[in-house]
Amino acid sequence: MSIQTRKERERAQREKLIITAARELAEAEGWEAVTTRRLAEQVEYSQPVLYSHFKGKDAIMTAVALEGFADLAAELRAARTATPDPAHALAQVGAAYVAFAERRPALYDAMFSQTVNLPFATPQAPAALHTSFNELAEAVGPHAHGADPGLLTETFWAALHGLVTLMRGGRLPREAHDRRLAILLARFTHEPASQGRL
Amino acid sequence: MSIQTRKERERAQREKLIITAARELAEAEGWEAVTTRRLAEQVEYSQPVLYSHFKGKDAIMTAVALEGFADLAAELRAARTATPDPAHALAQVGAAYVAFAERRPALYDAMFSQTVNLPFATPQAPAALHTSFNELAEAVGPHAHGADPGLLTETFWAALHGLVTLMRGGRLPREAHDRRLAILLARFTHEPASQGRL
DNA sequence: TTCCTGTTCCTAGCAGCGCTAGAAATTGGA
DNA sequence: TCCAATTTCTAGCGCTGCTAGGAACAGGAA
Repeated sequence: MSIQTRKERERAQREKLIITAARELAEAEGWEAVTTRRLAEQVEYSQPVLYSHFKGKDAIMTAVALEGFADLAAELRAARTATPDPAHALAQVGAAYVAFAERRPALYDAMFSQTVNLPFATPQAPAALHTSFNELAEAVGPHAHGADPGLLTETFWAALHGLVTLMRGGRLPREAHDRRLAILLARFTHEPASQGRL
Repeated sequence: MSIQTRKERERAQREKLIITAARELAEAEGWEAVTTRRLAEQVEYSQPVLYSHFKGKDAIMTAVALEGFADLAAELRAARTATPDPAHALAQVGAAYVAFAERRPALYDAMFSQTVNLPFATPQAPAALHTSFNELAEAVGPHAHGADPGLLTETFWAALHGLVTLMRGGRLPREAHDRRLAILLARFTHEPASQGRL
């Protein structure tokens, strides 16, 4: 009984170790450097041990992504609650989102770019993911002006995601990023002037 | 001399054949199915022939992407010129962009998602890419209201790109796409109501 | 303490990947 | 008809994700 729990505890610990090693390796050298061999060497176990914890490399990336959602949620929350002004809050949250993506691109990819088998936008989605989305929604909500807040949040999120990914792929010049973000914020902060048939 | 030109012509023809085969294979089974072996078999040459035309697999993907830009530009142009109303034109162009991405996801990925070594947003960028961007800019321009039209176009493009990629990755529910697009269009069609300090 | 059984782990290897050296075959002119 | 230059292919390198099968190591019973 006690032995059993000890073994389970050690196993869980080792699983955390694998996830951390994968994330660190990805953040240091990119996901293409995260091979099962290198990862196994890093955690000082053989490759099959990885497969006793995860079904495959994709599952490891998914586990890394899951950790990332919690981090992102925390940073978004900090940005949002730093100011009482709704317009400023949206700007802060938008900037925080981009900053996260720029600071931890490999992690961001695992979360939002890689084809990964995670439920999004359903109750089955991981809690940390809901939290992240809700942080965005809290910031976007005050600017809904009658539009569906959830959909508005999704749209704002998509715009941020597009800015981030196109910039990282070299499709958008980096130096104009702040101005693009300002344009986006202006369009989402103020109510559409008229006849918006949504 | 004539022999030389014939050889060059045949070589160019074969290069086209490779690009077409790569695109078709990618569109049929995804880029992960486009291996140099399968591609070589498809064009009925050995692998090293591919490398006599392209530096590597990435270069082949880049060539496929280049073809795609011309297609996209044509479809955007058709959508934009189908109506004289600026608001409607923007909606048409946005819908056409999304439709292109949804109809040809593999091609779209090569153009905008894959890490590919193409100059964007500079004079050195391929002509077809400029054309595509200009089509977007033509549709966005009328709604600039003093903002920088180029940056506004980039921002609108990023939003469309975000919607498309998040939806394809299962991050956004497909059934609400039309409403999200409508929200985006409303935000970009109408002037921000006030004090937009851009 | 010694054995036994069940678990845990590693060695070794498979099929496939992008890519390339060097031999074979083909071409076109002398 | 032969030769030189070009073109093309065969074969293989080092790597990938992944796994079968045997070795090593537990922990409980005698």
